[in-house]
Amino acid sequence: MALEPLSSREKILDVSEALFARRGFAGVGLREVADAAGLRKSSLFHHFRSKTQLYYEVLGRVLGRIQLHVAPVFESRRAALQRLDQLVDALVDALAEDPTAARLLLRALFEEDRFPAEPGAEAEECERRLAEILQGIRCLLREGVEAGAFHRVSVAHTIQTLIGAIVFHFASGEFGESLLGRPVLSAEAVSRRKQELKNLLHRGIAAAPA
Amino acid sequence: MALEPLSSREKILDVSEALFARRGFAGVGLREVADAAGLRKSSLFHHFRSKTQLYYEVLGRVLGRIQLHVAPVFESRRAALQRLDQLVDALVDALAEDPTAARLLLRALFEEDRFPAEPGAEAEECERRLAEILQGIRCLLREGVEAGAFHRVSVAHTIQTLIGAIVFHFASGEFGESLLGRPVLSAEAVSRRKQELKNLLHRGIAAAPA
DNA sequence: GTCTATACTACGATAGAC
DNA sequence: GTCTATCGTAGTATAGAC
Repeated sequence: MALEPLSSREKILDVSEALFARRGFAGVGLREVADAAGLRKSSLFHHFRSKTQLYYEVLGRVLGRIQLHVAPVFESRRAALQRLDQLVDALVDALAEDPTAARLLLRALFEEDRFPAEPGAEAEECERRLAEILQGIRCLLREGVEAGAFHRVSVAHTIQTLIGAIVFHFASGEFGESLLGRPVLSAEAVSRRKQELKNLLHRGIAAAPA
Repeated sequence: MALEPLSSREKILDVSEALFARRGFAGVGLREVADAAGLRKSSLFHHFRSKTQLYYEVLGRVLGRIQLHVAPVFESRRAALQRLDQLVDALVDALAEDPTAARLLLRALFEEDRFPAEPGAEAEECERRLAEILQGIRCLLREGVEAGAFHRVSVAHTIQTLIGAIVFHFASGEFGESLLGRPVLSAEAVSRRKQELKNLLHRGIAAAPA
């Protein structure tokens, strides 16, 4: 699939995603986006109302891909600890498959009053997708705690720890690479990350040793 | 101390720190810095060569404060697990005392090819300070593993997890607040964070229960 | 040490030809 | 759907009066 040439719209989204991930909303100029997409600046406005709308479409696309990965976990009927393992695998896979996703997501989670608030449907869509993902994680953890499968951890703090440990790691680029001695997105580093996280969680939050 | 009015230089550093933390390097204009400092734009250049140098001086100051907090931990002769607790307390205290530190630090850790590379002594000073902090953490973890006090975790991955779990949490602002139901920098949230982290680490990486 | 004034570039966005 | 041309603003940085 996708052998046919990309539409301009898709091309713009692709190059914007890479640029926004690297430099953030304010750090990217539409001139740069246009150059990378092989268009003129003004042509961008035929496809997107504004830079802000472009940003939210990019972010929404990334969140949608992450949803695709985690949705099966939230529908799973297995035991809490196994679902937590599935969640780690799904999140890591989602971020490892798309090199820009982690950075974009990290920015979305900790940056605020980002830019001229232009409400729009795209921003709300992002909020909705993010809220759905969080709600799934929250339920999973709460059920584990209430079933006695997990220690009585704070669900909110555990979510923060998971996000920090997963999203930051894969967003850390050169820094992470210099720590690990290999690119964070290399196959060995990705599978090692999963294992380290699952080990930590099994010992750290599972009430009974797995 | 510090009852006398701030020098212009200090005032600029203070307001820049707040602005860079919130919006990042590219998101802040010198006009905004000047207004907040009560000066004209061009006066900033009397104190700092360039925007880039200003940024690195701000970052260096933040890293220096963090070093002050963690230095005693690295000199401590106590057992590895106790030193890990000390480290968590020190990092959390450092980030909780300065509301802008976590965001500035998180940006420094995951953003790259930030802006026109202007080497300068200030950027090197930042690199040096960061490397010293990391080296201290690395030694602490390695000693714990080698002494058998910790499980055989990957030191590099554990550092990533610690950074993610601590720095991201305190950088998460409104997002974290909406999860926790209270500001991440509120006294209860800060002490709860320490406790949750130490619980996780005691169960998750300490080889023998404390 | 702060100011006014200015140079030059880039920004996001629009109008209208093709 | 892409282009050229342009608008108005703001960006970093410098020169030189006070």
